[in-house]
Amino acid sequence: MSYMALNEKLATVFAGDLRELMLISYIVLGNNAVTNRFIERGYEMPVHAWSSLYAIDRFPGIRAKEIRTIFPRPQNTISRAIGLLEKRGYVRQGASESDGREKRLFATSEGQRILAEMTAMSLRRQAELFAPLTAEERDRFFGLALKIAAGQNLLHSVVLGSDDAG
Amino acid sequence: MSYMALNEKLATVFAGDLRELMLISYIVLGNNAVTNRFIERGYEMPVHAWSSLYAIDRFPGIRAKEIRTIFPRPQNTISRAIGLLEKRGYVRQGASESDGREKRLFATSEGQRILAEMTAMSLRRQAELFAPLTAEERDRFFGLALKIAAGQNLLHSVVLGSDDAG
DNA sequence: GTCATGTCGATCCATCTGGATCAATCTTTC
DNA sequence: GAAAGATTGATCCAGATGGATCGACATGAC
Repeated sequence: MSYMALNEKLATVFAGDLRELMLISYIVLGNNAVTNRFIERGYEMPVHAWSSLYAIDRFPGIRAKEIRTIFPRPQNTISRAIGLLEKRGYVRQGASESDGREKRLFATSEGQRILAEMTAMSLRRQAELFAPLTAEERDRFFGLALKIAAGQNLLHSVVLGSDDAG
Repeated sequence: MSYMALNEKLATVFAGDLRELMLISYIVLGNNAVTNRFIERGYEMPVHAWSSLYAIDRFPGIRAKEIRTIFPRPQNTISRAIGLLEKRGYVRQGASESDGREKRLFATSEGQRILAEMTAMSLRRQAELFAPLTAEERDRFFGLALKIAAGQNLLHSVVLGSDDAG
């Protein structure tokens, strides 16, 4: 095993009962600390603003509530992110024809430009993060993670008694 | 592939260039939303307080700064979490004999009691989260994730130009 | 049409977060 | 032992977060 690159206490935690939760938390907390700082400093926006821009660019005309199905964040977080993107001129909204409550969202060309920059950087970060794995291992890891994501209890725990908010 | 349980937009994102980053973000954001709400509501403490308690119980006499190597969070976050745990009587500190600046931390019996409760719940949550995988797949997933965690660039990105803060 | 109920997205507010700074302590150098 | 520099952990403060609420609009029952 590749414990040697990790410090002693960390290796102990990753050998305990909660090793899986601890390990994925470690990876994501560590990665977020690095990535969020980069985005917040370089682009002066919260990470969720860039996530929302990504979704809007990828799915032109997407509604705010649909973004939540891609990035499981509270409703007000998405609302504020969109407000910021509009204020900066990265996103414009067209009113929905069928429902006056909905906002249909589109990236502006400036929004697309800045998103392309950030996406390019994210790709390099992704490559860096997964560099310890071979291409085959990456595929395998992705497939297994996909199974977890597709599980019914990721967003709605039975054992923790969660019900949806927002 | 098990895309069918995911909605159409999500499946599209998980087929794009940034699929790996998007997928692990999705899993962890989704899981955190559920778990954090449970801990914050049930125990009225931020998640990092329970993480710190876990570390202190597991490594009696640990110093505050060492907790950061297990849970990669900013220094002040850990400091506040420990303050809360002390105020609640879950943790006591003995002064270090060798260095007057250090706090050596120990869980009280009440701290151990409440931690045992939370750990039991976390174990059930872990089982729920990984239920879509077979035992063998879980092991394989864990091994691959461990390789990622042991990579040199998880906490210190070259491409994002990160340097350590805190 | 009216009223009750449901949904979409904005806003309020208490709390959390993290970068920066601070005081206290330790180490090194002379 | 005095001064400079490093390290530990607490605190400050501006900004982010998320649960709750609100207003606007939509739907359904009568």
